[in-house]
Amino acid sequence: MPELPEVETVRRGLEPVLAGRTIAAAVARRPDLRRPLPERLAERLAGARVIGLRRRSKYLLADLSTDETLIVHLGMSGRILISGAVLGRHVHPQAAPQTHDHVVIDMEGGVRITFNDPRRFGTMDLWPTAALGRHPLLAGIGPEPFGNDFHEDYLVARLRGRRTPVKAALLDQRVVAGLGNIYVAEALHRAGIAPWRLAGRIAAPRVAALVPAIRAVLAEAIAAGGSSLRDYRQADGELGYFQHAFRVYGRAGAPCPTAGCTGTVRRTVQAGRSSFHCPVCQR
DNA sequence: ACACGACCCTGTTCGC
DNA sequence: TGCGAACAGGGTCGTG
Repeated sequence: MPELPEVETVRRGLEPVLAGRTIAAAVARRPDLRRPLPERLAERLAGARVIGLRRRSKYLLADLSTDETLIVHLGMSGRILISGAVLGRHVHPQAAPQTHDHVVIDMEGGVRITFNDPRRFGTMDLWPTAALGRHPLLAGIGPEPFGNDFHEDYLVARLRGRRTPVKAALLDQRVVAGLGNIYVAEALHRAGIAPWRLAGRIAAPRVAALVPAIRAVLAEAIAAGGSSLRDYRQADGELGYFQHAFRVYGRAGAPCPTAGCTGTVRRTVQAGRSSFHCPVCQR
């Protein structure tokens, strides 16, 4: 599920209950997710203080006082739940482990952080903070969409000559960090570009238009608390609302929301995954 | 170098 | 109601 806005929403929910706090104990309830969990995960976490919580692309990064960083990727179905805490008006009792609760972290003071991931496409690792940029999962990732390195000239140059569909190019995390199937569809619609168009054959001004489109859709989604598809929720149990603002994703058959456009949203399949676009205003 | 399909895994939804 | 197929927000790997 989680693309950049959902991961950022999780980060914002977790930061106040983690930053500056110490891990009392941790339990890995199985040895692996998509890949093996870090060696001796529980021992390496216990007693560590969480210095801060960052996000890089779709990865959550918890910097620890042990000079290691806990790297977490939520995959398709990963969730992080907070219990044993007073959050706003809600009191969450410390949750008993459920099916697919793979890692449970208890903080000093009683807050419990649970990583739950039915499909186990998620990933977790521990890595020296000072060498984080050389972690295999992080080393090749492209610029953050809100960072200074992501701009019109960069994207035009990066897509020049590429014969892959622009949708695939934007899903490529080496090109730009954090986009997934939903937000690529939404950004392409806002920029008026059809997803099957070859990236290297789109006129430069149109490619450039993708930059503000990507930033706008991600910023709006973050402001809405992400998208709550299926049963996905924020870390504090609240729902995100951005799915109600999708213009094309999941809206096959609906009238195109572009002002003045008479088109109908279509679902197609690209590289085995659903694409949504308006054949009238996306070219 | 690049593009594509298969694969990883479980749960939910849909059509018959 | 039951059952299999299709589908789901992720990324990696091998192949051509």
